[in-house]
Amino acid sequence: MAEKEEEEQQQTKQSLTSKSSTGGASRPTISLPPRPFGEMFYSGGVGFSGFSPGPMTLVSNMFSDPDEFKSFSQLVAGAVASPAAAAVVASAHQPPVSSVGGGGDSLLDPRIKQNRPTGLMITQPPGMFTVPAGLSPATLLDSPSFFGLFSPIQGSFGTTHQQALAQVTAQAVHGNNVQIQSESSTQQQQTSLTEVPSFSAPVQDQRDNSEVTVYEHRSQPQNADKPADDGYNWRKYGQKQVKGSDFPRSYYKCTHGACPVKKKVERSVDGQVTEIIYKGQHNHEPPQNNKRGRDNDNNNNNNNGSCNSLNKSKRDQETSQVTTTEQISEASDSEEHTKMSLIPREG
DNA sequence: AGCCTTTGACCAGCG
DNA sequence: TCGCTGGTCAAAGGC
Repeated sequence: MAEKEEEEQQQTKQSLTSKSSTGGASRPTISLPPRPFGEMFYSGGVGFSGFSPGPMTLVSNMFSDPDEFKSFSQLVAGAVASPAAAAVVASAHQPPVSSVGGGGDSLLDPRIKQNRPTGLMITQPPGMFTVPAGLSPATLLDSPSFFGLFSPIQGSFGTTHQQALAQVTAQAVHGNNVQIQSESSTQQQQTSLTEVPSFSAPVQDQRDNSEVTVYEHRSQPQNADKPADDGYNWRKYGQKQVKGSDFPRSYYKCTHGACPVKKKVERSVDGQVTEIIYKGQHNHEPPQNNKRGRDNDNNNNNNNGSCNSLNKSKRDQETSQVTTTEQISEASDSEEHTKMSLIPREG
């Protein structure tokens, strides 16, 4: 049994994430979200309300060669089969994720774990769509369709976000996988995702009520203690070794007064952030400046952060990895978790 | 001095 | 009802 576990662990490590090991061979079932995931994700429909084409259409648009993959399943399979394939996965349906109590097991889709394609990956089990090989993240990000998906963001961040995405993309191309996953607990709708690398400005405007889970994967052991900068200050209040994961999970709370937001961060032995899950919505604006010198400095473990766009961007560049989180608050009354992960490509 | 991290223990939910 | 697991608490120590 020990041996087996070791093997599993190794596999897990290689895939960077290990949550559930089910359905390794089964083909993913694609269920499209009732709404464009972008819209769901950035609720408020800020820019998405005008988004008419369905997810499939979007996907279709993304793939110049539809013949290669005729269905989502095939798309997934294709992406999976091709190590070099970049995959963007978005799930439309997902089991409710209990905010804090145990929903973490299914955060990552086993498919992703097993295959770790080397590209941009956005996941949302169980449904998902992928960008097959041949389509680089850069292409994807560059694609009007892609931005169309996330137009809300663009609307808010404009080129800044685009640039950020480009940056992430570039990084992804260099050897990192970007995986984004979102999940919603109360509403069964799945929000989808976008990787939002370094935001110059927190995207919290219209999304204040959703729970967000952000996944992060870094290929470099940068600040092991600093999971990500999302513009808020966090205080670690616990750490645990969760079952099914080789990595310890840290629990953070937003240090802002009555802010109920919490986040869970999983890190690999290398100190790489493998997963960041946000829960709750900030009821305050992100601190513009770090009030704590420490934060800037070494940062303590939290992302206390300086969400200063400049600082952040700079730091991202310096660290060579990106990631950030963002607050998504849309579906207001519903608890929504969104996870975003940047999975480094094994090198 | 204040805040944060660490870490073991406790509690609650679930099968 | 019991055991397991995840989440939270709280004391101690550090920066």
